[in-house]
Amino acid sequence: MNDYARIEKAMTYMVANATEQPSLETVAAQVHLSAYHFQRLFCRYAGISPKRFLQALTLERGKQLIASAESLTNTVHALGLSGGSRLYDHFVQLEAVTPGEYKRQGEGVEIAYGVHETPFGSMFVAVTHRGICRMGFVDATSADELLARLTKEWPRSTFCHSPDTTRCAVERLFTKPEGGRAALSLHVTGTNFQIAVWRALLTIPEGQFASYSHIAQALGRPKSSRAVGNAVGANPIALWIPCHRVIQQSGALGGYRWGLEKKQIVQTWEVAKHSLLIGTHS
DNA sequence: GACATGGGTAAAA
DNA sequence: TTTTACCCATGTC
Repeated sequence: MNDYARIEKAMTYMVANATEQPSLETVAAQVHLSAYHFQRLFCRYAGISPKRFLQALTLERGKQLIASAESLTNTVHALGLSGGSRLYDHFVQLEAVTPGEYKRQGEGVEIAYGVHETPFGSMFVAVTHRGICRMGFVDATSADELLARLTKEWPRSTFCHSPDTTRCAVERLFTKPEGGRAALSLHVTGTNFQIAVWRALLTIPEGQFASYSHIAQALGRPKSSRAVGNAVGANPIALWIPCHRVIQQSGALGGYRWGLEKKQIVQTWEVAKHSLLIGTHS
């Protein structure tokens, strides 16, 4: 078992057993490490301590329900400003593929791809000269299959396996944003509606949640929550477009392409990171 | 557990 | 090219 696999397994275990609040030793034993070594390893890879992760998990349980009331109204307020608001989008720009590019089926576009390990599982990444164009977990569908789908979408593009090019798209998720860093751009194709939804997702602050219907309202189509669900589900760029921050109005988790367990892990990780700043307790 | 609902998609007309 | 039928990561009664 490599280190990334250990982290992922540990996170999964903690999510599954959150109610028992397993001790550090117990979790460490799951991945066959000493408590001491595991603690250090986890911090290094996840950027937070195992304890904080576990705390966020319980905190989040109660909080998700509260989220539907208070936090969500904040969020919808932020979304309401989304016309020009760049308040929360963390220097991430979303660029739509131009009609010309689309018509040429990506002719002349070079796409670099690679697979990288993350604490949440391995990730397939593809980038063009204009930005990240695809990012998705490798799970039941293999990396080869993911690549095959991409090439089918852009039959005229040239593809090259180049992990060195794609690596930073993943690394930047897990390193602190240092001042003066260039904006990150995402280069995607989608219908107008989908692009609008994805842009709205970028305005949800890290560690907070929005519901499908709040997004719909923010778009000025209060009755389109279900359509929003579809668009969210079509998100081509996992994590950077934070589709994992959308939950049902009831507080239930909603769905996730790569499994609800993964959605919860990512949410917990973000909440845990975020609570570094607020330092709340319940 | 039904049903209104709006957007995407593929297949038919 | 337009229509239609079917699928849904929702929300509400």
